Amino acid sequence: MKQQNTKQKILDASLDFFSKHGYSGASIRQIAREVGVRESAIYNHYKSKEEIFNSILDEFKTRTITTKILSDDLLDDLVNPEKFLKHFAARLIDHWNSPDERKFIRLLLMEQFTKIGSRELSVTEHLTELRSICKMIFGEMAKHGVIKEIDPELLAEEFTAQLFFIRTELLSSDNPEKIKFVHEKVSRHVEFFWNGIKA
Amino acid sequence: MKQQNTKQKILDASLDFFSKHGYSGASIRQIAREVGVRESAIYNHYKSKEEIFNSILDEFKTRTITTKILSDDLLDDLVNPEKFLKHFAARLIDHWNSPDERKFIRLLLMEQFTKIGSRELSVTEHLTELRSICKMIFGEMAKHGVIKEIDPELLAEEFTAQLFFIRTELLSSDNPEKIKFVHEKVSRHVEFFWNGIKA
DNA sequence: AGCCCTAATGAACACTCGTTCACAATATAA
DNA sequence: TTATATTGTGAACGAGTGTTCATTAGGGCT
Repeated sequence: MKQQNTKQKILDASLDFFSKHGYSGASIRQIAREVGVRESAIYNHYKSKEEIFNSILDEFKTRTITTKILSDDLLDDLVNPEKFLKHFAARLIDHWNSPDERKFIRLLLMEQFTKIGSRELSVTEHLTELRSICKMIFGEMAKHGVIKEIDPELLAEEFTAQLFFIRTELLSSDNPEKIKFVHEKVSRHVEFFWNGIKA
Repeated sequence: MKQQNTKQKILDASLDFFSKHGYSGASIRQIAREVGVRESAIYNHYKSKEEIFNSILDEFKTRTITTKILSDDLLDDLVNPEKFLKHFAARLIDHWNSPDERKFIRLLLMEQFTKIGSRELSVTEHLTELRSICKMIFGEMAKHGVIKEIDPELLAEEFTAQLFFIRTELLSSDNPEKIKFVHEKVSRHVEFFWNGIKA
């Protein structure tokens, strides 16, 4: 019958159900129904429910945000650091607002403490790349003397924690108005943050 | 046989299992075994699993932090605002580090998006009281001219978001060394925050 | 003493769960 | 076209799920 299609459909449907009901709350039969197949067919592609879960984790672990967030046109804004930070944050929020990212972060928040998730899921680890990007940015800003002399690592943590917190507010509803509200909040955060660190 | 004891034991055991495996991952039989009773006895005290869950929510909803955090001896520190904020934050972290609070916030993070939790569980709502306390504090500080003129509500959000984020790092392990590490992190956060807002 | 009421029991209910298996249908390669 | 490997089906498995119920045990009351 159909081929590679089904395997990806299983992954998509699983991420959807896992993020809605949690790992143990989602069932193979629900997933199979969503894919349009009997539950036994699932096991032609994955040998267990846990393997599906781990495959989702693997997929998101290899994803990178740097190329998506730090495009050339954005780096041009570096001459105006506040404007740069605002664009940077806005782009990050938009990225986090994509359906897959929303589902994954829900899964991350839900399963990070359970037996199945605690081996590989951690918010801190998930933010590692973002933090190192920010650390680099603030390091450069400090080098050019546009901000006060503050440990770039601390700056990165302060900057990203608030963004991540705002992000969780995005997750509660699918209301499209919400994203405007979130962007305004992010904008205020960047302004406050910038006023606290500018030289 | 025994009386009121069992009802509270059910609540305690349920919070423990819910916070470890999630609502759907925890079973009535596990809970009953932990309490030391057969599963059918549970239904003499609660009419369903969902009612146990709601009872837990009710208990934590009526809890108040103001009296625990804002004691008189702490308010004496208000003459030194930075010192006050450090003590305030440290006391908050200690409160959040208590076993019950740790379990509840895990439950909150896990179930906030599921069908069972989405009706009553929200991080934002859970932080409402803390935010209003902070808003009041920063409002007073602004009135006395010890900090810059910034919207107290924004200050409250910026201050608490980082604390809440640090809190989640507390949840991952029961390592008692962790709490020292967290306190150092909180201390640095308060210093950074204070330097950004002081007049 | 007897009575009531709460609480605990153990068996059973009707499901749902993840997973397996023999088998059939299809797509691909020869 | 035939052979083969892949992907699907339907039924079944043992175990676990939340919940109900008739029955029993025990403490507090008159």
